[in-house]
Parts: sequence; structure tokens; C-alpha cells
Amino acid sequence: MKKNKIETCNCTIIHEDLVNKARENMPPEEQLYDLAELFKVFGDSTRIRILYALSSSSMCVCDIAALLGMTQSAISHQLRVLKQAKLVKYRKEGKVVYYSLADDHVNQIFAQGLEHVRE
Amino acid sequence: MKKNKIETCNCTIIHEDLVNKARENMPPEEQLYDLAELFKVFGDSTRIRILYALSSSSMCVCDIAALLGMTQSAISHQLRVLKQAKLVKYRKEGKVVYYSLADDHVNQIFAQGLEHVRE
DNA sequence: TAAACATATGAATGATTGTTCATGTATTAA
DNA sequence: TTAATACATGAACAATCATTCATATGTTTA
Repeated sequence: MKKNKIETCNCTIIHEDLVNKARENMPPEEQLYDLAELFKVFGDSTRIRILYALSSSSMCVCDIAALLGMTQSAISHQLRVLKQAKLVKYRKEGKVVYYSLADDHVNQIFAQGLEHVRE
Repeated sequence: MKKNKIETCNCTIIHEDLVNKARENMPPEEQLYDLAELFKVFGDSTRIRILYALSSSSMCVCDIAALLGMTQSAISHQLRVLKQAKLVKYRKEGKVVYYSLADDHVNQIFAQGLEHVRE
């Protein structure tokens, strides 16, 4: 059997059966993309710290900025990212906006991540 | 009681008690940094796809490149990143290098992530 | 030994991203 | 209505990053 070449790979396929099996097991492209987008949001220590802060209790932007020693603007920008990823929700009371975790997945994902990190 | 100003935040602290409580509950800075670094590695769909591929079976670089329709060089660079994060391990057989998942955490973290994404 | 092959890697490039600065909006208090 | 406050946001800039291209390393085969 003549070995195939794939355009984008300059080397010969060695285990075509494994490749096909893996291809079948792959989740849909769109989900993989969304998953990467989700982890991208977790991939910044400022956002990680915000999420940990909010796991203590809901807080306003000003509280978070003070806690992390950063400007209100920086926090606000990051809260926007977290909001878009549906990781935080907020409620408005007068001119104060209270943010809180939207989801319980966050804590579970962090716990798993910390297990890996703590080795 | 006079309200405090924090240098890096141009607004007044509203809930000093909550801030202090949250500060006590925060994991050590270094762990938060490492956690962000870990998620940063997950925050790329090419690496996500590589990890999913390897959860089917261990594969060589060439296999992965063919599966994902990418150049061997691109895959090799990303495997390097995954290796540094201790997410994959490898064994060498002649000139072929077989990569596999280093850890079971990966699948668990992905499963949690997909739950969030699939809502 | 020379050629072929699998993989690794350094440099370059285009794209993405976190923060800052300045400013805008909305709400409350004077 | 005016001033003050809490938050949001657009533009700009520096830094980071994924991929490509060219080439190097190491192993096998002819």
C-alpha cells in the first residue's frame, strides 16, 4: 500500500489507523474553539485573582481594585472580559455595581488546576 | 470613621471588611501565577486539539500534524510548550518520538470546561 | 558513507492582549 | 443645577505569542 502524503505535513503518515480513530474521538471544532476561548480568559493572573476574590463574596469594582492594588480602569476592563465569558454576573445598586461569580464550574476548574500546579 | 484611600485605586473603599476577608482567602500569589500560566497553555485551540488527540492514544509528531492539518514545525513548537507545562510526556523509538498525556487532570479540567461551554 | 526521514529550533512576522490615560455616562448629594 | 462619585470605554502602546521559513540534529537505510 502506497503511503499517503498530507499537504500540510511534510512527513509520511506513520499510523493512519490511530489518526483516524483520534479524528473520530475529537469533539466538534466549534466546541474546541470555545473551550480554548474559555481557558484564554483564565490565562491571566489578574482575572484569576478577581475570580478568587469573588468566590469569597460579591464585591464592587472599587473593592476589587483596592484588594488587587490596581486601577479601577484595569479592573473594569477585565470584568468586561469575564462578563462576556459568562463567568461573572452583576447587580447594580445606585451607582455601585456588585459583581459575583456566575457559575460554580469556576471553583471546580480552579481546584483541578491547582492540583496540577501543586505537584 | 474616616474613609481610606488606596494609592492605586482612585475611588473610596466601600467594604473594607469584605476586602480583608477576601484577602485572607486568596491562595498564595505564586500559585495564582502558576495557575494562570497553566490555563494560558490551555488557551489555544491548537494545543487543545493536540491534547484531545493524545487522549485517544499516544501519537508521533507526524501523526498529529496530519490529523490537525498543520505543519510539523508548528506542532513541534506547541509540543514544546505542552512539555514545559508537564502536560505531555514522550518516549523515543528510533527517530520517531511518541507523545502522550502526562496527567489525568487534563481530561477532568477539559470536561469541566466543556460543561461551561455547552450551556 | 551518503541519502532519506522524523523531529527540533532560531529568527522573523503578524496578530492578539493587558494596562494606562483620558474621557464619557449615570447616579447621588449638596 | 452643580459637584462628586462609581463605573465604563476608546485609543494607544508595549509585550506576548502562534505560525512560517530555513536550517540543524539525530537516526535509519541504501
